Formats: sequence, structure tokens, C-alpha cells
Amino acid sequence: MGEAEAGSRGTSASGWRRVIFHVDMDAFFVSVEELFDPTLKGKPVVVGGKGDERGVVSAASYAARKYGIHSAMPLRTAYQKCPHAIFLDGHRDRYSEYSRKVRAVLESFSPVLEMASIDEAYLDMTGTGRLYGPPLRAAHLLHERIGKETRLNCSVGVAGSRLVAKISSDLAKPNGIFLVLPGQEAATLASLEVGRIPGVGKVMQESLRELGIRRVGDLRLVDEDLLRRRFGKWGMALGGKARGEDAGGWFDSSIGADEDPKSVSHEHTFNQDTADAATLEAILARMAEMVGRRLRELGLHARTIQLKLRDQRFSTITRARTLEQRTNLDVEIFQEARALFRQNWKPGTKVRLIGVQASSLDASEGQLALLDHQRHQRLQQALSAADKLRAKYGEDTVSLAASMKGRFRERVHDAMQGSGSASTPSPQRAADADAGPES
DNA sequence: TCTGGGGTCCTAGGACCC
DNA sequence: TCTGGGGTCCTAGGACCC
Repeated sequence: MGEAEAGSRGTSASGWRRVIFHVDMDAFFVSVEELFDPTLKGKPVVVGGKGDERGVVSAASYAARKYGIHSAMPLRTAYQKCPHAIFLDGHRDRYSEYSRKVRAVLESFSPVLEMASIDEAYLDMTGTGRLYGPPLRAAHLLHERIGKETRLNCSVGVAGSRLVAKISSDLAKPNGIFLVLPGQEAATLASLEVGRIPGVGKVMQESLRELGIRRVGDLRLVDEDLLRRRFGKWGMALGGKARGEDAGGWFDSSIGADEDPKSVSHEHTFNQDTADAATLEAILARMAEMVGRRLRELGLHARTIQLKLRDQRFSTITRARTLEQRTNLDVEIFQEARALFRQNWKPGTKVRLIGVQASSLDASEGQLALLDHQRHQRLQQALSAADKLRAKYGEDTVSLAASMKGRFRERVHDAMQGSGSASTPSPQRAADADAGPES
């Protein structure tokens, strides 16, 4: 007998206008690592890199958190807090694989699904009462199924809005379920710090503190107009958020299908800052290739190419140019990025990070002259072949960066601190010959 | 605390056009 | 010669999220 029919415990009768689940995997990267190496269980484990590298913690096991280690913390700091922790680089491909497994389970519960990131998702469970019973029971079933099918722990937040579901899954951790009944939103949120609201980060939290606002409940004390003047569009939505409403900001209420990305980028931070032009341009070539490859995988073309440079003092600039014609060709992306680099890098200046971003993406490349079009198609085919080779034999098989002179090749490896194993098979040109940094 | 890499969204100013 | 008001595109920077 379905809920709606049952009346007394039906969806509307019990006050649920919408039923939203937010599912968040617990210590996802670390948990996946534990599946492949059970001896890690219970130990302080940090995923993100070695303890003496530049970088930050991507994920920390609960044992590691006891030492004060948390994600986004510099690896070196984590090392100081717990030198005997196990530091792992991690395996992105495994996380993607398990993310797909999680997704498959969730899809079997509700087709209205949105993966918000690799390890979390929103489900619209409205109207599933006949299948799974009331929301809390459905949440238990889902929690159990994920555990059974993936051997991973997760936490589930259940509420009438995305916002409250998201905050609830946080309150449910670890490995729990937290449900907020309709009408209880404001009361539940009131005692939490404003920083628990997704989108309220360090800066906004500090500004709010200056206004005497520390907790979500305090937001009721302040005039919405003041919030709007002070924080713009986002401030205006804050009042509603305190009441648990979705409206406003990027935290939209609809749970939609995953859309095409708006930008594609790759960047690299050197383990040691460098002012060597050849190294910088070789890395830039590699970043450009990776961007191009991703665009081709997605079937997209970019109109804007952006260079990113960060210096020793951590100050960062971006410089962009919009092209006449969209592209997804390594050579063109690289040439554009290199031109921006040469215009904006002062020789001698040490660089900490260099990156390339492509945006203004579209499936079509726009109108090309016929001859250009044919040339582009041939290049595309060559690059697709190169992409397959790389997928099969490794990143260095075919590459602008690798096709530079031998000394550059080593430098690329050194600079990217490629674990010493510079196994570069016969480099083979895939694209235009004039793409090298010395052309 | 010496600060990754992949993204999204917002703001603000200037150019340019009607 | 003291000079409008929008709309759109582009660029740069920054907050924020996982």
C-alpha cells in the first residue's frame, strides 16, 4: 500500500513537499585505498602526496584526523603533526571507478540524480514512498545497499531542500543518517555556525562575524537589505538559507542532469620554483596537450585560452585571449598560451605554477573556410590516434613536450618530478612540426 | 599552516554599439 | 565645451567547493 493512498503517513499528509537525499561518501579516497590494501585500516592515512612535497591533503583517515590533520592542509604541516602517518599519492582512476559504482546504486533508487562531485550526490526521492516506504526507511535501505555493493561507508542527509539535505549529511557523519522533518529546518540550523552553509567560506564568515553574526540563527537578527548591500546577490539569499530554503546563489533547487563543463584546465606547481624558459615552455606544452586531449574527449572546442602564472611570492596572474575560431588542437592551444607567456613573463622571474585553461566551450568549432576545415579534420584524426596511443602506452608516447629535444624531455620529467622513471619510448610527432618551444 | 588541481560563480571595469 | 542609458562581450581577480 502506497504512502499517498495510506493517507495518514502519505507524503503530503506528513508535510513532505519534496524529499531530497544528499549522499556523501566518508573519507572517500582513503576508504578506496583501504579496499586495495586492507592493512591501512585504522591507521593514520593521508592521500595527496608525500609528507615533504608541495601540496595539500586531499583526504585524511579518521585516525589521521585525530592528530589534527584535515583536507586542504599543506602536506608538510600534516607531516609535522603526524610523521608516522602513511602518505599516499592516490589513484584517481580507482576513485572514478568507485564513483561510478556508487552512482549505479543511486540510480537504481531514483533516476532524478545529480553527482555533485566524485564522492557526493543529490537524489530527488519525492514520490518514491510506494517503493521504499517513508523517507527514513528509504535512507536506511540506500545506506545499506551502498555498503553492500561498494564496501564503502557513506552518510545520508534527508530533508525537503538541497541545502538542508547537504548540511544534514555533514551532521550524519560518519556512516550515519540525519533527517530533518519539514518545518524543523530553521530550528535545526539555528545553532550551527554560519560557515556550515555551503558557500559561506572563511572570508564571508569573518565579515559576518564583524556584524555580530556567528550562528545561522543570528542571521534572523540582521536586515536583509543590509546583507544585500554588503554581500550582493549572495547576501540577499542568506536570509532564506537560514530558513533552509534553496533559492538564490548557485545553490539552485533543481536536481538536473550533469551538464557540459564550462571550462577545462591543467596546471602544475613545481616542487622547486624555476626561471628556466625552456622548462617553463615545455611544461606549458604539456599542459596545452592535456587540455586539448580533454576537449577532444568531451567533443568540445574552446574560444578562449588563458595562461596562469604564480610566482615565488604566491601572487598569481591570469591572461586570456579570445580566438577568432574555436579549437581543440594541442598546437593552437599551445601557441596561444606560449604567446601569452612570452608577453607576460619577465625572464629571470621564478615561477611556482604554470597553467592553461580553455573556456567559451562549444560542441561546434564555428565556421571554418573549407580548406581550413579539411586541414583541421586531418589534424583531429592524427590527434585522436595519438590520444589512443597515450591511453595505451603512457603519457609520453606521443607529445609536443616529449618531442622537444632530449634535454627538454628530461627537464619535463625533472620539473614535473616524474618519480625518476623517465621511460620515454620513441617519441613520435603527431602534430605540426613548428610547435616546439624553439621554433 | 608556506599554501594542489580541477572546477563554478560573481563582480567590476572598459570597449563598443544603439 | 562636463556630457544618458542599456546591453553585450571581454578580461582579471577572487571566493568558494571537493
